[in-house]
Amino acid sequence: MNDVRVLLVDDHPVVRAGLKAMLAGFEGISIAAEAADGQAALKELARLTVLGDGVDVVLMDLQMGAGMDGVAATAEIRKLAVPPPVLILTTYDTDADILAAVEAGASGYMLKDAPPEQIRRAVVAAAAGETVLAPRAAALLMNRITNPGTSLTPREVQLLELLATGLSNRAIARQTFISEATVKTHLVHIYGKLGVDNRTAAIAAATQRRIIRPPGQPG
Amino acid sequence: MNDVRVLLVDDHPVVRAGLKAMLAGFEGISIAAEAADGQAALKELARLTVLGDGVDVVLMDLQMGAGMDGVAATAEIRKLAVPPPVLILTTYDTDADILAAVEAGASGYMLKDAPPEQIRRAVVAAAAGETVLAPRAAALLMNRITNPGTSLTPREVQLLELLATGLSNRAIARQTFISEATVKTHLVHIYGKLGVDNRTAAIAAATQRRIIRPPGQPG
DNA sequence: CGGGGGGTCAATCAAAAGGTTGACTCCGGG
DNA sequence: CCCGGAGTCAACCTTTTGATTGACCCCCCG
Repeated sequence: MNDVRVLLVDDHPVVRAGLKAMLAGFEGISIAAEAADGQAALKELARLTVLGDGVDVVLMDLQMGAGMDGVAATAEIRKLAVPPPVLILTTYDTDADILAAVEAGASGYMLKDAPPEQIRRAVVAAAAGETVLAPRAAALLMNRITNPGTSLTPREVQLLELLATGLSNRAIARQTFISEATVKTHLVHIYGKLGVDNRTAAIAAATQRRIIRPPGQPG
Repeated sequence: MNDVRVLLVDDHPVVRAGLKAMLAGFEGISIAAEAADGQAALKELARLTVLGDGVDVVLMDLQMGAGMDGVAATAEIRKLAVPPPVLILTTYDTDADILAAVEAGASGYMLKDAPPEQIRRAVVAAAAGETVLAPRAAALLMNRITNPGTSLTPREVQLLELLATGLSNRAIARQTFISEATVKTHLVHIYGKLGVDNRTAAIAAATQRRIIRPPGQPG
């Protein structure tokens, strides 16, 4: 049986080195290539495809300072003729991140602070076409199926994130290319689901429930 | 000349492995020990001191999920009889992070996305007692000196905290036993000092600068 | 003792946010 | 094929928030 060939995508050299060292130490896994951002990842995939060296799984960070971020890169990869599975390996497990990743077509969501053996299993499973989710990610997705009425839709989470950055309704409207009226509608829905009646309380509630990251935390 | 002996402190196994692999690859640097959080770091320092094996520099992450965080750990290390230099190696270069680190007594501030050679130089320099700062960190500190910023009064911080919990002006007034008018006055002052013009932006700004804790986060 | 900063309050106006109702589209599942 | 949820938008009205101005008190510091 051949090794699982991994493409590492992370903007931090330190993290790439860590994953490389860690994964290369396992039987049955080898590093096909590395990339520091989304564009580079797509280039690497193209290059390896031409060479005939397939990639069995892409290990992708969500937060990347410059260039195309993890969500965009995942979406792009999914558009390829034969897209490899994308396993998200990131630092945060907020609803916002998880939903964005799943929407973009990721086939797994793991946290960087997971023990090495767990990461190894996730990589192998993802390469085999399985879906692997961190406990919190799994719980979130389950919950959305069992009670769809009470949980926020991706759109609502998106607006909530913008809300938390301190934008006015008008600013949110401009940024999302919808009308201010629609923003208000969404906010009313959000308030109802969170059980609050103003924007600051919504931010507090959403932060507490880890639906969004605390305001001002980088993404 | 002996190797520079490094204590790694980071809660992510992946990052520790990366730093270990990277630094161990350089001449003149060796890894004395690792720790996953502040408490563990202090224990390692104590243990190594007893053994007579000094630590020349502590390489510390600021963001650590559980246990004592990087700032607190740095402050604790500075209280030791012969504190080793603490070089902060972290992901973000926000004002709040940099200032907190410097105030805690860090002797350097580097970013994880720095190229390996730069990290190597920083480690060696810090071990030699020098101060090493990432460009943005240096710029920020310079700016602080030339431009002594208007800081919030304790009262203003208190109101900001209540604001962040989602209370309305009236509710804040009731809770602090002052009139709604006074609450408004304070908020106007706060907005001016933070450079914002509404409450959600104030929460975002204050959270980012670590003036207040993220909503719903215990002290 | 005089000035200034911090804290308190009021009145007023303008702007933003909140709540309600109703309506239209699109899409997926029974 | 119809229903319902998600998303979009508008009109309308109420409440809250933001901005400005001016005032009073207290206390510390020069």
